[in-house]
Amino acid sequence: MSAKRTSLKDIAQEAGVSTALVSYVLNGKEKESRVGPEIATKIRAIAIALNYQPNHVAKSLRSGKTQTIGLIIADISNPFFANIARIVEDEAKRNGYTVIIGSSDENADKSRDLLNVLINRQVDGFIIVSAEDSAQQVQLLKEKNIPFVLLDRYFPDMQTDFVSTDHYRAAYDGASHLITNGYRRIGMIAYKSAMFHMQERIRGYQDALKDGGLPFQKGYLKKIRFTHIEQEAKVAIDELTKTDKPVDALIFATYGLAINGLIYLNEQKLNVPDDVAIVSFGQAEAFDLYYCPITYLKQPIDLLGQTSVSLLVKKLKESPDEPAQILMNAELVARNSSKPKRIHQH
Amino acid sequence: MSAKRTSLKDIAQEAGVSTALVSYVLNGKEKESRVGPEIATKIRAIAIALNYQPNHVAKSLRSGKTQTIGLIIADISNPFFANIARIVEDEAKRNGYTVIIGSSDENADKSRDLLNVLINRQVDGFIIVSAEDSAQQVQLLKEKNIPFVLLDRYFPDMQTDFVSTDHYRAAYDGASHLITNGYRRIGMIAYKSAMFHMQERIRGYQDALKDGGLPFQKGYLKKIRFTHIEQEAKVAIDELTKTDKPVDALIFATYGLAINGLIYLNEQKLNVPDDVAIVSFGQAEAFDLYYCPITYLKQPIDLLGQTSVSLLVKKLKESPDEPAQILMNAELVARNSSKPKRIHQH
DNA sequence: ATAGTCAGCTTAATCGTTTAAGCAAAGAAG
DNA sequence: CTTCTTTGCTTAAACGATTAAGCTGACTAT
Repeated sequence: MSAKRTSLKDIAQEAGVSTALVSYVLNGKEKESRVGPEIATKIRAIAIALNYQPNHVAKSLRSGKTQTIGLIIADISNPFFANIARIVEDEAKRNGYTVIIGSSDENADKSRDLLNVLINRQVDGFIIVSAEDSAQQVQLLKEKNIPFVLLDRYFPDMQTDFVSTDHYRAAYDGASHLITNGYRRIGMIAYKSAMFHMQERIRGYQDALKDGGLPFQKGYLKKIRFTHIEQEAKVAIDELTKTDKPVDALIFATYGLAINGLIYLNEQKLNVPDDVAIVSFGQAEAFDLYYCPITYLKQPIDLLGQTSVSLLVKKLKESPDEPAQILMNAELVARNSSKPKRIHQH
Repeated sequence: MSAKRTSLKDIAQEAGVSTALVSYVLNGKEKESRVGPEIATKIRAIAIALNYQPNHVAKSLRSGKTQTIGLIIADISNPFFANIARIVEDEAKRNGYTVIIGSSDENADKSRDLLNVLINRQVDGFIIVSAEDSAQQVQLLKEKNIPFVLLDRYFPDMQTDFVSTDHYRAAYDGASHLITNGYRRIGMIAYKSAMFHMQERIRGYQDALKDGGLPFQKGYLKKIRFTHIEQEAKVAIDELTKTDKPVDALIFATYGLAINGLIYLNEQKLNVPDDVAIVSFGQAEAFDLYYCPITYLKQPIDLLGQTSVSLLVKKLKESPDEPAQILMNAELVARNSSKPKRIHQH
């Protein structure tokens, strides 16, 4: 049996004083509370001798604050989110907070469950990468006055704090880059989703084409279901490549789409970039390791994570009334997968 | 301002009874506590009407149980751990537990900090992928009678619960596979580490060579520092390949080593598997996406994660005295990176 | 001498639950 | 008509911390 943890009471007993005094001393409130210097020293010594560690649960009950942040993401096993999670974890720790991570699988029901569980656990606030159809949940948080910051995705018609990449501009940059490098039949594979960030990526792609003098071809934009990536990605790529006017470049709107797509391109012996140039969202070792390193839109993950935490922490401390809305730019990292097109036969 | 959460007291007041009764009813203890059926029904109705959500913090304080598991891993942004984390998260949730994840960066000090923070947060138990030099910390947990299960790595001379891959056998299988496929100069790049799992991987490699009739060459085993992977991996590969007796196959003892190594092999225009065949530990999309899909030792991640959780949960409930020690086998997934050697000139 | 001030403590309420113990009324048993 | 049992509830302590309010004795000022 492990000896019971030492509590304020134990220290108080040992020092022959009340717990109140001990609490004052150990919280550095000796001045305001007029604690005698000798007894203060004695209390501190005993606390160290007994290896006192404050009971966080008791503190939380009393204060109503758990010093805990809930982080809701789509899936921790996706490298983008795993990286975000790591940054958030570190930054939160620096601020004295602990993080509880939950994966929503882009699913509104799971997301709701997670929020409820974490609300019952009395997390002080949330950082949320919102899932499809979760606008109402976010609205509810707002109404309940539960502090939160949206990360990476936001709802344009809702007044909330958020930290996000400028998805429109990222996609626009990606497509423009392909145009600059000589590609003319540029396709995009995206998710079938009403979420704003996905819409923005699509809009960016379309606008870049337009501004580049390329007519937008409906058939070059494929929207596939998140729940059926593997099958539908293949179909989409077949439809984009096995026609008389095949695409010469392809933008993957997410990391997951890219992985599935690239594997299928390999299977089909389609060469990157000679048959199809590639630009992708997301980022992971897989892109470096591909035989032809993949050009990608590098989101400022560190900054996104850090900013979201510091914003939330600030909100928890000061509860400012003006929501902070921060957009950051993705950086296009040009690699061989989108190098200037050369004319070739094969 | 959000209306205050409803507490037992609120329900009690509304129903005109004491909080004790409400507690009994809402915890399904009406029978044992002889609560009248009408009042029970009434209490339940009011609880629903007021949307009562129990305060988890208060419960925890009273019961001494937080229904929380601490998961200590090396780094959540490493896909192996991210996958583990996801499994653990899901499995824990099924058992009514919440998970707090902490990244130790394979660093004993950080690991100690994390443990302390989480102990103060009163987690009920730990699942730990132990870091270098953390044996003493684990010993301390044992002495303090804090329940934990070691995951993926364990200490052979310490009696603890653990769930791990049989690293020896995995490495043995990997090396044997290369021998079977005709490779004769098989190198290994491992971490310079005293950790048992790494020693076992090295031992498995050596024994397989011996049993395959190949003399173990000291120069073919490279140990590099975790803190300097990038530089030292390059040096190691140079030393293994740029000699008169270059290796014809290479085993990477971890995912991180493989990523760095493969990128460098690319840079050096060394072809897989014609110049060097590859077998690696770890697992991730990157291996599928490589121009020559990488043969890897697939650890039973799902089973590892699930078993560690159920073991811990069992321990928390029943505290059995016999530690459970479970070894699982990795599966060799053979791909082109280690296909039967063909004699060639280039 | 007497009130007032202040240093240095203690008391006790509080956060929201759980639960052992107790109490009162009604019914059963003798 | 007692006594015992059972039913249906309440009381209050406890978990470990925080903190407003109060108390005591010493010192100061008048």
